Amino acid sequence: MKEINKILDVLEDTYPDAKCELNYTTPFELLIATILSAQCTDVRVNKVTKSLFEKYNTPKAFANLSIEEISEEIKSCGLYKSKSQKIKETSQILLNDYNEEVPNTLEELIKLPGVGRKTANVVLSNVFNVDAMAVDTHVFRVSNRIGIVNTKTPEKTEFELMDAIPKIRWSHAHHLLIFHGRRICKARKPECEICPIKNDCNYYKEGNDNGETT
DNA sequence: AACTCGGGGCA
DNA sequence: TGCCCAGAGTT
Repeated sequence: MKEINKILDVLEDTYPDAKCELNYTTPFELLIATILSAQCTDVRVNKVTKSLFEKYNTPKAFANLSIEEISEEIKSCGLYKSKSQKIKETSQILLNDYNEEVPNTLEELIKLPGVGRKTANVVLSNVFNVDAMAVDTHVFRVSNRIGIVNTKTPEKTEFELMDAIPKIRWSHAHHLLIFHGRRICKARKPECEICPIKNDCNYYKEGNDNGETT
């Protein structure tokens, strides 16, 4: 068993400002922003939502927009056809069945169109203080490279990380691993030589610092 | 497990 | 020009 907590300590020193970088003021805004963040950088999501949420920021407002209108607003986030339809459908469900409130359980969230396990856990951990671990591609890749988990699916990674990390650190660990995945432990051409945790990393020890992905 | 959605930033 | 981005849904 690797000393995950020591690794997290180093990452905390490396990324003192690690946090959710999506801009939002309500649970519903975070839900929409996270749906938009699929295959899209947070910078671009924030660029879209800044003006978008000034005009619409409730389920009722989005439910009353046409898919074409939503598409036009979110086009620069990419994948806009599927995202706009899912946003409209989710908004209608929240309006009709949830009194315009975002549900606070994984089971309910994951049923919403456009909301998968990762998005649901982001909402739970960031706005409802539910103990959850969101596993995206960065968390999955970095965790497996270091060797703190060795799993085939994000869901298994989620459970292994929650088992290995104290509950109090789950939320922050998620952001630390994302920051590390974006800055240094990149999918392509990771910068292992400047990595602060390379001596604790299986990927580096095995000499895989040559641009290959795991 | 493999495939599709997708505009825009960057090399 | 080609590659890639805080995933989800379908086959």
